[in-house]
Amino acid sequence: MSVPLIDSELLVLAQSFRTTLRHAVYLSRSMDGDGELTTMQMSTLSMAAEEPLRVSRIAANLGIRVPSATEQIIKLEQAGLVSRTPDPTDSRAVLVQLTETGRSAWEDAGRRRNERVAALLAHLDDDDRATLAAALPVIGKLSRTA
Amino acid sequence: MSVPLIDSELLVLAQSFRTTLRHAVYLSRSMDGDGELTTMQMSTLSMAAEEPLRVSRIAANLGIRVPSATEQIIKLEQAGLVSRTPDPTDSRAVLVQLTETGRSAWEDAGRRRNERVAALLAHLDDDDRATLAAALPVIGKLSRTA
DNA sequence: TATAAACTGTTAGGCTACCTAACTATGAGC
DNA sequence: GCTCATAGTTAGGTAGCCTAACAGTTTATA
Repeated sequence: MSVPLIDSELLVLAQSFRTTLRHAVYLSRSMDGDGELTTMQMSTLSMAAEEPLRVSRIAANLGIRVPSATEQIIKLEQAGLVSRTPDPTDSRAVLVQLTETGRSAWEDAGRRRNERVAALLAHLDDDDRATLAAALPVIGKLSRTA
Repeated sequence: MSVPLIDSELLVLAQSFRTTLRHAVYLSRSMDGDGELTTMQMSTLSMAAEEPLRVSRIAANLGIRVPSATEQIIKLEQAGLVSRTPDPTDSRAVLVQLTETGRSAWEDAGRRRNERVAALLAHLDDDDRATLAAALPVIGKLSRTA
């Protein structure tokens, strides 16, 4: 990095990236639609799918505050998709865990969403798909940086 | 299309793409932050920046309903960033247009956002940046399909 | 040309997801 | 044992979206 300020090529890329981010948000919203689980709910469930997780961890991962996460989690609990139990090692903390119902609802919804997205991707040619596939980890890297 | 069902490679890509979409939404939200113009407001302004635009066109472009667009536009008008005038060729319609204030506010905010995003992109190496740059139009294509 | 139908936008009312501030209960350090 | 920090919930508020109902304008039709 020999350049002291932000170089203009980077600014041009930033501009396009911003536009694309907007498209992505649009796409993401258009996936939600029906009476299904929302994207946020899906994310929450997928986190809790691997291992019991604290509310604060879930909030951090979703990029929201703890009270907002509590709210969402309570709804998922009322729907019977997750359980909340006190952490045995620290009874202030609460462990959120998928129920059986939650796991299958999550898997089903994931499958349906994948099919819808796949149908979209089917419109691309092979080159475009390869280009896209290559870029996904890069965007992941960026979101970890931010 | 000789394939009758959705092939499994496509499903795998769909899965990664969904994850990345979530990251993108996260990134997009993290850009908004302060007391600045929101992403949606920026989009609205950038549409109206080119030529006076009808409320219904703006709503369609943003992927929201007309009443929601009206709401946003009225706020922008109250902030002095856009003007609303009846369309001379059809007095049911309303043309939304940037004011001088609106244009400079939009340009300033755009610059600041570009700088922030550029700072993020500066963390990537050249290969990653090239990969990302190549993929942006593909995502644009997808959002037009959806 | 009068009348019905279609269209553009606003208003009204409601829902959801987020926020901050204040609180409860537990844990950790001196 | 008392204080301070930490994990989560509760309470109250805001912003952005929605549908339904409405007013005004244009277009089609009899």
